[in-house]
Amino acid sequence: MKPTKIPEKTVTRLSIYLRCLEELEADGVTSVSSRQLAERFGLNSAQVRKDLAYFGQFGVRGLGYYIAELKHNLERILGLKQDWEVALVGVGNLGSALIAYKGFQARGFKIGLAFDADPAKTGQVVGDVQITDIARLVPTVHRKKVKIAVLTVPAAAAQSVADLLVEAGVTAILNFAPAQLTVPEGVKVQNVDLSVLLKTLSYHTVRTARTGPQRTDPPTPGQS
Amino acid sequence: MKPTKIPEKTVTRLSIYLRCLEELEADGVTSVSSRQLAERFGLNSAQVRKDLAYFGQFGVRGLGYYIAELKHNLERILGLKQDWEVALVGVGNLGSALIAYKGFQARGFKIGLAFDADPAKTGQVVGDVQITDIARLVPTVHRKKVKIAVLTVPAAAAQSVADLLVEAGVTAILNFAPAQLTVPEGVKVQNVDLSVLLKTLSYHTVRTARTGPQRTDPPTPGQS
DNA sequence: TAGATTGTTAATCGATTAACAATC
DNA sequence: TAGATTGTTAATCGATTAACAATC
Repeated sequence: MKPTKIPEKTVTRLSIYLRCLEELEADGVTSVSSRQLAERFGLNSAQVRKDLAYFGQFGVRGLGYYIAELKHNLERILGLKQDWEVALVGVGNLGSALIAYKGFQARGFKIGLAFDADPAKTGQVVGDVQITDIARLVPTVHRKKVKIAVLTVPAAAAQSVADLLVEAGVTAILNFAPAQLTVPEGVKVQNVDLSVLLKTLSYHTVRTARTGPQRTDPPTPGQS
Repeated sequence: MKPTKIPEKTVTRLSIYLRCLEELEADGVTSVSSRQLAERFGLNSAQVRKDLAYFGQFGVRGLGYYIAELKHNLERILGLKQDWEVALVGVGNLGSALIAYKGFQARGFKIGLAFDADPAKTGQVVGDVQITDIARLVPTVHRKKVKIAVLTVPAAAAQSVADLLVEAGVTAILNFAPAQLTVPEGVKVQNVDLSVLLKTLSYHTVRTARTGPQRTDPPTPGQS
């Protein structure tokens, strides 16, 4: 009876709370209050409680949240109780690095399929994954029932590859190509445009340079 | 007389408008309306106009925006009229890939410095950048007046490296480490936590699997 | 001039925060 | 019980969208 629309940002924060819980658990702590949790990232404690309350009552009044229990629940909510096989398309610099990237495997995501359009690459092994020709994408992804894909192809190819992925049954795409993908309803695209992120930083840098830089640390650093 | 607080999201969209303008210009188009621009990403045309109006009056009533002119202005606003030298710290899989990544150089960002704590790596050349020992970070970054850094170190090292970068005068950090960085006011951190992004997708996937998948494309795909 | 589209103000929507009764 | 902290409602804030006079 609680199918309220859950904000995207809430889901993102859930992952961050989870990371925090893992750290606390490693420190041997067993419970934590919304206030403690919030302080870790400069958030508001009401927001933490509200985010969690979307999904159930996980806390104990007067005490806070039991870490092991909340961690379990967040993992359940985020779908991390299972391992996910992920397909990656576009084995260039970035694609290869992501295949090898530890940050993924550790968290239950395994890049088990890799595709590329370059015939020179197909058959090669990167990490422990063999590169398959993109012509085989639809049947292969479909057969393995892969639902999550990482897209690291050039912008010009992104839409057509996305179409293939959707056709193959993929419902979630992590898109590194600087392109606006059009996908059917029900398919979720997360864009990670590194160039856009850098431009935001460049904006900030010219802005602060103009406004005057921060005056927060000691007069002069290093040698010079 | 317009120092209204500009939303973060507006700045991000500016980059996206710019990308769109580049595409349109390549197609030989010379002007575009806010409505056309908005339709490209499913945005509202009022939002496009408002985003642009934060920075000046770039449009022509009854006509729209001249592409060359708007492009010029967006580049100016985003600080893209200059080249940026970027320092990267942590030359692992991801770091190496980013050094080689074409998406950066193309847009006026050049990773000109790379640092790593592993003595076995220092001196090695990746792409066309020589890896420097992290012990030399502060004087080197300071001397070269580098303002933007990419952080691809393990989470455990992220905060201490961020401190070094700030000490060296960096004002903007693109952070790939799954860690919440504390930096002085005036320093901008953009977090790109790939694991968090995947978890969001995993959430979406279990959710849609439960609710029932989309019914948007033809009954059965591929061969199977 | 008539048609189109901007720049901007006002209305709406959604997300964050404050406040507090419920309760461990 | 007294103290603390949740879950939740109401108030605030900010961002998106609608509407329209200005004007090319």
